[in-house]
Amino acid sequence: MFLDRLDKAILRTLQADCSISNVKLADKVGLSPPACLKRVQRLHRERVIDRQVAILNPLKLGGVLHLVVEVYMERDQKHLNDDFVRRVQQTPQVKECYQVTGEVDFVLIIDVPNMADYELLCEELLYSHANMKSFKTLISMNRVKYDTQMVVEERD
Amino acid sequence: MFLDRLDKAILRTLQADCSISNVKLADKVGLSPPACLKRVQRLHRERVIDRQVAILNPLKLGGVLHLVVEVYMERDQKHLNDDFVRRVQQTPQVKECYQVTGEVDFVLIIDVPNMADYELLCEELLYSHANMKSFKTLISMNRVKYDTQMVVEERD
DNA sequence: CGTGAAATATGTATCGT
DNA sequence: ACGATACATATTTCACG
Repeated sequence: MFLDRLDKAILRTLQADCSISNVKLADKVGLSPPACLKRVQRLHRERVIDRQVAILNPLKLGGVLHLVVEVYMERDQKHLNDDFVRRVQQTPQVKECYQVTGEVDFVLIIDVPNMADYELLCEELLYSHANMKSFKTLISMNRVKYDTQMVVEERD
Repeated sequence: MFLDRLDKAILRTLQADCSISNVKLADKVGLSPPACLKRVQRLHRERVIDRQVAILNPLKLGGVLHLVVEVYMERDQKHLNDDFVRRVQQTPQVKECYQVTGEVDFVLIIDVPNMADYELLCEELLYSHANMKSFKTLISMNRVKYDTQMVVEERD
């Protein structure tokens, strides 16, 4: 699927703020509202725009603890790791999961209200998994940056 | 700021999908559209809702490499680390930054199109920083989960 | 918080380039 | 194939009870 200069301008704008009306967006990128709307609908249909979401401020909701967890697996067997991935995807406290190359197999980003909840989660998700060898937890009480935007380059 | 059952229902809904119209949102949480709108506006004003954004699909934009980087600092001097944080915040490829306790000082989540770009970024951001001792890079070509939602508990 | 009405925005149809 | 204009429908938003 080809994205021209206008599609990219739309994507950059909506990544920064999707609460903008189609009329304002159209004006910003230099199109009529219907022409702009057709492009936005196509970007949704083609799943270039995956979803539109509200980002909440953790500090206004009682605050959270962020955990960065490096997970080491016993054996690199696909079906065992696929099972782990499925469990990760079903666990709402796990916000992100990266399958990585090298010594470590997975990196998880986990949000919980406190350490007691994290310890419970470790039991359910990690210790109970047959193929999990070990894991290392890094604790953060301060998320200094959280940016959901991708770089959409200027040129076609 | 107090959030009641209705505010929380609104937050849960908008976190999952903020492209929904205010009319549908109002219907879903059981309010009239104006009453619902006033709450949403207040949640924005009070910065409980930080922003509304479009999440793009990296696979539809040429694909990206995700890097998890553990950064070790030389000395724990506030002004030196604050300077590092400022540079991190100004670098668009750095998507997330966690200040962590223990051996490691910061964990970065970085998105780049390829390793050559990552190496350039390391020069600019890491090697060139006076207080940076060392760093360890974990490479991921597969982000298995990416969830921006926070858990907003049911009870008041 | 709800109702009703005015102001905006979205979405469709059609035409022109 | 794509954008603009005009028009119909829907939504947002304000005033009032």
